[in-house]
Amino acid sequence: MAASMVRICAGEPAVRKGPWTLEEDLVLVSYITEHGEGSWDSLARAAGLNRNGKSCRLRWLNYLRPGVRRGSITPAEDAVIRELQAAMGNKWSRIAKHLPGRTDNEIKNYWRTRIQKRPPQQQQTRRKPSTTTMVAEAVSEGASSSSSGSASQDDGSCAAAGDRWFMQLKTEQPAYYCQNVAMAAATGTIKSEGASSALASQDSCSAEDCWYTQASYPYYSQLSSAADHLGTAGVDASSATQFFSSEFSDSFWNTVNNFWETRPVKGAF
DNA sequence: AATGCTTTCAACCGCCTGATA
DNA sequence: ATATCAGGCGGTTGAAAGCAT
Repeated sequence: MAASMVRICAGEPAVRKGPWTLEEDLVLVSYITEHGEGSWDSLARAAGLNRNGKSCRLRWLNYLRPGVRRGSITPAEDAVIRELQAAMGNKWSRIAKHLPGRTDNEIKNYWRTRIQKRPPQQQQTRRKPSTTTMVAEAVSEGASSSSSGSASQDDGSCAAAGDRWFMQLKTEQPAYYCQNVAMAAATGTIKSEGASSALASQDSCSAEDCWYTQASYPYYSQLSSAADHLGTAGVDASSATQFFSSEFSDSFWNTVNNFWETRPVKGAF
């Protein structure tokens, strides 16, 4: 849907509604990183967001806030949700307090779509996740998968495919390419063998497997221009690290860290 | 391949509550 | 005591994507 605009009355500026754009996310994250949460209506105005305070609060609490954990509900979490829902009823915010990183909205959706509407044996058959969801699939699986999941199927052909994917990414999704480089540099995974090998061993092996889109990662425009720079300058660990530390602020790294902590894992679906 | 149905989930709506003047 | 307002919460909607026919 194209983001709709609601005109309050003639002569007043329209307030944006509908899906949040990357730019709006960045404005909100940057503002809150600098000034903190609270007073949402005034925050929205002060940040220059053409959104109402409730919308900003919802976006922050449910999707942008550090530590928000998305992706598949684990069996253990499922059991907790069932138990607490039986005990408390639809007190989603209270239930969410027992599931660190989960939001009331997510639990509510999970309950309605996975538990309430279906008998247990019918569950699963997931569709491809939405953009926002793919940003975050898998804290539960992520820690182990990011170190061993793809790597377990990795071999020479995968590395070669990784190289192709990586080069394709550079032209087709420059910001994501750049973010791979940035994070690899920051975490020291670019070693003498170069960025592509590091990435091939830790991530998807083909462009088809890459679900990331522009809307799914932060600082897209900055990363795009940085990708242009690195594309011409070449990439090695020290120059990439130096470049990104000089080019981006702490809030950038906070956002990127959060993104990568919850990034999707190949094979999760 | 085209079409309609189903599922998922991001986001909005409206009510409730608590703080404050 | 009460009016007002902002924030929190639960219910609902609608778009997008998968699935079935």
